[in-house]
Amino acid sequence: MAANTQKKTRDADATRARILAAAKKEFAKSGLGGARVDEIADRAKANKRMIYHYFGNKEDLFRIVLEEAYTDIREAEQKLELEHLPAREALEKLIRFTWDYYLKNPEFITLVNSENLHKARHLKKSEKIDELFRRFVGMVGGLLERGVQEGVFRPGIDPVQLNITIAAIGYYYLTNRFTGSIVFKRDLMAPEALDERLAFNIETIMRLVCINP
Amino acid sequence: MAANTQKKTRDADATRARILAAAKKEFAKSGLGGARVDEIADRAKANKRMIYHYFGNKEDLFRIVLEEAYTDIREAEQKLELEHLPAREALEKLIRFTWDYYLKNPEFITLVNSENLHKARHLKKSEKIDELFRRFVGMVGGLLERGVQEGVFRPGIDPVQLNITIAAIGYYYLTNRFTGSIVFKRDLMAPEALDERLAFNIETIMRLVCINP
DNA sequence: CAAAGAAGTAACCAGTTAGTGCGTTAAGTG
DNA sequence: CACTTAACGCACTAACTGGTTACTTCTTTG
Repeated sequence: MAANTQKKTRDADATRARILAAAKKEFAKSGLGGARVDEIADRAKANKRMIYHYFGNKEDLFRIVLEEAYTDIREAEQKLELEHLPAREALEKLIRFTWDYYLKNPEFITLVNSENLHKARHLKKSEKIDELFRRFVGMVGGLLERGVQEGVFRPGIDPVQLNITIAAIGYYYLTNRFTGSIVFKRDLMAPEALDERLAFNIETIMRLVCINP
Repeated sequence: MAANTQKKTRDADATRARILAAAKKEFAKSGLGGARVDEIADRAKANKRMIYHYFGNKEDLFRIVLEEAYTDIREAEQKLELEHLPAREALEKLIRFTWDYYLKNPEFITLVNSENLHKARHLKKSEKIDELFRRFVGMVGGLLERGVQEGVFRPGIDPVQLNITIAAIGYYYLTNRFTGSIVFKRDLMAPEALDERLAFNIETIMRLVCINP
């Protein structure tokens, strides 16, 4: 039997994976400082000792969770294959993707927030991240150039600024949805509200980038 | 003597104020969960008992710090007196103000992030907030209407969406400056980078709102 | 000036938390 | 089957943390 599919009483990989999933939830819910190692162990139905066995300590566990989160979103982005679409459509697809991803993976936002509260000290130690983002920035840069050649995008737009802006208008809305709903006396998470926001975001970026928006 | 200005060995108001200032710093630095009451007491050069005497408990202290932070930014906004400017200039002034305020008061962003991590449960209990924001949303709504009448703004823009977007493009850049600087291999906090970002933000909003951007 | 009340302090407590020492049990291997 | 290796679990601890008790000192006021 090449791959063992039957449930084993002992399975290092499965335990490791359960711990990682539990850690992601707990860190996302409470932040690095607020997360409890015992809680992670309980959620993972693993013994706390195993966490230290596989991951060393709480901080290293957090770093690995974070690396995985970044890897996941970039992998999903790769699958969009924006190169095969006209620039304008590709840009809109990227905006929609970013929004949908944040919406379906709320832990991502909370993890990044937590990492920034700690001045990115875990990401600094990471070696996997560099490579990951080189490709990403390159992709958006290429998209912008292609749009200019097609005669639909304005020239001279900085891909980094555009990237940040596309992320910002979705990220901020979602990360601040709780205070926002109180402050603006509106349920920002109602389905219509979400649709409305996505439409507004597409309009914002299209007007910024396109010659004829 | 009506107002006592000389330094007293005992001064309830001064101690209260020192505790609040220290709490704001500590909460901003470490979040609600990571903040330490002992650390707040040390920073404030007050005895820990005083914190409980004046503020009840850690959560209430956080709520009051948060209320104060919101009050401060709204008060600063009021002083802009945007009503006395042409709509277009008023809008640009609002964008600049928002950016500058976040830049000069980084605790504000961190406090709001922390509150959202806790699903805004402190803000929900607050009674002072409602009034504060009614006026603010009204102001931006009025600005938009005025711009339409002046023939410079597009009609039909939702003031809440615009508000959120103006905040988002500054807030996201600054709150994620640590991971951003690594990911984009650029010092996002260099003076030129900050100027560049502000200019980009103004362009983004002007293209979104104005008829002739 | 004496009494009362408020400001301020030190020491402490009970519960919690990240991290470990050490023994047990299952899975692979010859 | 015996033996080694690695997964797993219990029970512990040293340090920490929010909150409190019991007390002292200063300021105000009748």
